Amino acid sequence: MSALITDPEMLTVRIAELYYDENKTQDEIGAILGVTRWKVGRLLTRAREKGIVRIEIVHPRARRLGAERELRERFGLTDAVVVPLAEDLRSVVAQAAADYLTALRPVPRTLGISWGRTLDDVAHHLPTGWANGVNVVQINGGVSLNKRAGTASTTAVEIARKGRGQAVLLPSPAILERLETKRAIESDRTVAAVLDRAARADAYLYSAGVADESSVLVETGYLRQEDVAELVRKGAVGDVLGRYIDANGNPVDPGLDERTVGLGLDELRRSATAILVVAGEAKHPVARAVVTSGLCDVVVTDEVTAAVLLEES
Amino acid sequence: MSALITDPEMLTVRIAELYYDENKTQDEIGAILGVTRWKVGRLLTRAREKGIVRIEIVHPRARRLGAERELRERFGLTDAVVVPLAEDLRSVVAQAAADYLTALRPVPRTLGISWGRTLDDVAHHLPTGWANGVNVVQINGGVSLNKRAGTASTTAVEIARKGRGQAVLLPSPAILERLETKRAIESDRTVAAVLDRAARADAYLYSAGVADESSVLVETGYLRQEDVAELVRKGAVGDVLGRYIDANGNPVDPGLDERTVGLGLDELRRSATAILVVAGEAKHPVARAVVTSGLCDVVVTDEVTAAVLLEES
DNA sequence: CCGGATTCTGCTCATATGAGCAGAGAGCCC
DNA sequence: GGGCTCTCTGCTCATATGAGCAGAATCCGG
Repeated sequence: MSALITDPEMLTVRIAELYYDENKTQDEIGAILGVTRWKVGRLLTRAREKGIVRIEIVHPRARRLGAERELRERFGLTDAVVVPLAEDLRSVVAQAAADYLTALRPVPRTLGISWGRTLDDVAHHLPTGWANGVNVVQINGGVSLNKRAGTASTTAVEIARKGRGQAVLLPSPAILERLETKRAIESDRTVAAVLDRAARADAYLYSAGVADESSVLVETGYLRQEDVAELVRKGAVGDVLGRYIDANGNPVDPGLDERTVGLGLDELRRSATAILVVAGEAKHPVARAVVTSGLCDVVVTDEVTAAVLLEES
Repeated sequence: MSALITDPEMLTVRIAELYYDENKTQDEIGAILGVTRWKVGRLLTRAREKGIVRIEIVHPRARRLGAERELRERFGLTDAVVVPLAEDLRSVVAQAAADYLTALRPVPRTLGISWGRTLDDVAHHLPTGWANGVNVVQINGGVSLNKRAGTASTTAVEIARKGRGQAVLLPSPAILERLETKRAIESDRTVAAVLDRAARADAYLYSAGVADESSVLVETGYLRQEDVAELVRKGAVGDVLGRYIDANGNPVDPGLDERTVGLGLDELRRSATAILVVAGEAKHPVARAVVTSGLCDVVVTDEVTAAVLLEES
C-alpha cells in the first residue's frame, strides 16, 4: 500500500479514491501518499471542480440547484425549480410545481390559476391539505366552450378542495368575437366579481401554450388554424392565459387581445408571485418569452428547458 | 425558498441538494428546513448509504477500492488492485499492474516474471526508471520453442532496462517430453543458476492462461489440442507458469507437471509477494483457482473479475 | 394497556476541515 | 541577470462535522 505517486493527476485520483471510497481522513491520506494534508484538501477541491469526482443525487424528485441559481440571477426571478430529465417529464415537473406550491410561504389566501393539461397535472399531484383554506380563482375564461370543459373547472375545484378552500370559476368564453360582447360580459356582475378577485390574488400559477395548430384555442374552436398561422407570421411564440405573445412578451394582435377575457398580462407582470409551470421542447420559445419579459417571478421547469433559457442569446 | 417538508425521503433529497450542489453548511440547511443540524448530518449519511447521493470517481486509472478491500479480506491477500471496466481492458489492467509495481515498497532487488501477452503489456506500461537496479529473472521456460520467442525474452529485458537492471533469461523449453531430459536440463549449470535465482526472488509478477485450444502451450507446440482437452476433462481450469491446475490450484497431471521447467507452484505459494495480473472473462476460472488456493498474495484485475471472485461460492 | 426493545432526538466534545496568509519558488519579459 | 507576476507551499485559526451518549418517543407482542 505504500506509494509515491509521480503523475499529479494520478495523485488526485488516488486521493479522491481514498477519501470518498475508503473514507479515510485527509490527514491519513497525506501520511499514506507523502503529502501534507492541505495539499490533499486542495487537490480534493480541484478534483470536484474538474469533475474527476462527480457527486450525483439520484432521485426522481431531485432538483438542479445550479441551474436554478443561474436562472434566478440571470432573470431576476424570486425563485426557480429545475428538475432532472425523466421519462414522464410532464408529471415530474407537475410534481415539482405541486411541491413548490405546498412549500410556498406565506400561504396564499387567494391563488389565481389558468387551466390546461399542465395545471390539471399539478392539481393531481398536490397532496390533500397542502393548504388550509385557499380560495382558488380561475384567471382566464374558457370553461363553457371548451371540449375539456370538465377538466378546466375540475382543476380549480380539485386544487381548492385539497387546499380546504373554495374554487371560484370564471363563467366566460376565452375569446369573444366582438369587442362589445366582451365588454358586456366583463361588466356582468358575476364575471366582474371573479375578475376582481383574480386581479387581487396573492399568487398566480399558470402554464403557457404553444402557438401552432395543436393549440387548445384551436381545438376548442376559439380560433381557426389560419388565425394561428397568421399570428405566428406576426411573431407569436405561444399563449399565456389565452393571450398570444411574441418573443418580447407583448401581445401580437392587440385587437384579439382586447377580445380575450381574463387577467391581463400587465396585471400578471405586476404580481410578486406569478409561477410559471412549463415543460418540454415545444414550449421552449414561449418559456423564453415569458421568462425574459418578466411575466413570471418563479419558473418551474425541466433541465433542458432551463439550459435553453440560459443559453447566451 | 422557505419550506417545511413532510415526506422524510424528500427531506433527505433536499438536504443532499443543498449540501452537495449548493454547498451550504449543515447548520444553514438545518435553519432553512427547520431541523437540527445533527439530523441533517445523519440524513446525509443515510443518503450516501442508501445511494441517493452517489459519489463517483471518473478517471481511466481510477480504482475500485471497495472491491479491493473485500478481496483482501476474503482471501487474505496482502493487496488487491481492481480497475473499472473499459474498452481496452487488458491495457488498463496492465497499466494498473505497472503502477503497482512502480509503487511497490520495498523495491524488489530480484523480480521473477512469467511471460505472455499480459506481461508484455505490463512491460510496455512501466515508466523508465520505475526502479533503480532490479534483476529480472524469468521463472518459467519456453523461450526457445516459442513462436513469440522474441516477446518472451524482450519482456524481461524491457522490464529490466526500465528498472535500470539486468535480465536473466531461462534458456529452456517449457515442457519436456521425457522426465529424464527435464532432470538433465535442470541440472545444467546455466539453467540451475537461473532457477536458483528465480527461487530466491523478492517478488513475482505473473499471469495465468486459459485451458483451451487457444493456449500458448498448444500454439507453441508443447501440447496438442487433444492433450489440453484431456487435461480439461481431468479438471484443468488454466495454467500458471506453464503448469495446469484444477479449481483447487493443484496440478491436474502430476506427470506432466514433473516435466515442466520453472518455478514450482509450492515455491510460488511460499513467496510473500506473488502478484497475479489477470483480466477478462475467459480467465475467470483460473483467476478463481489461483486466488482461492493461495498462489498469489496480490491480485491486479478488472472489476468484473473481482465481482466474480467475490460471488458466494 | 403494559413492559421491553428499538429507533429517534438533542446534546457535548474531540477532531477534521477550509479560509486566509505570508514566504518560497517558478516562469517570463526585458 | 533583475525584476515582475503568478502559482504553490505550509502554516494558524475559526468553524464544520461526526462519534458517542442519555433521555424521549415509538413500536410491538402479549
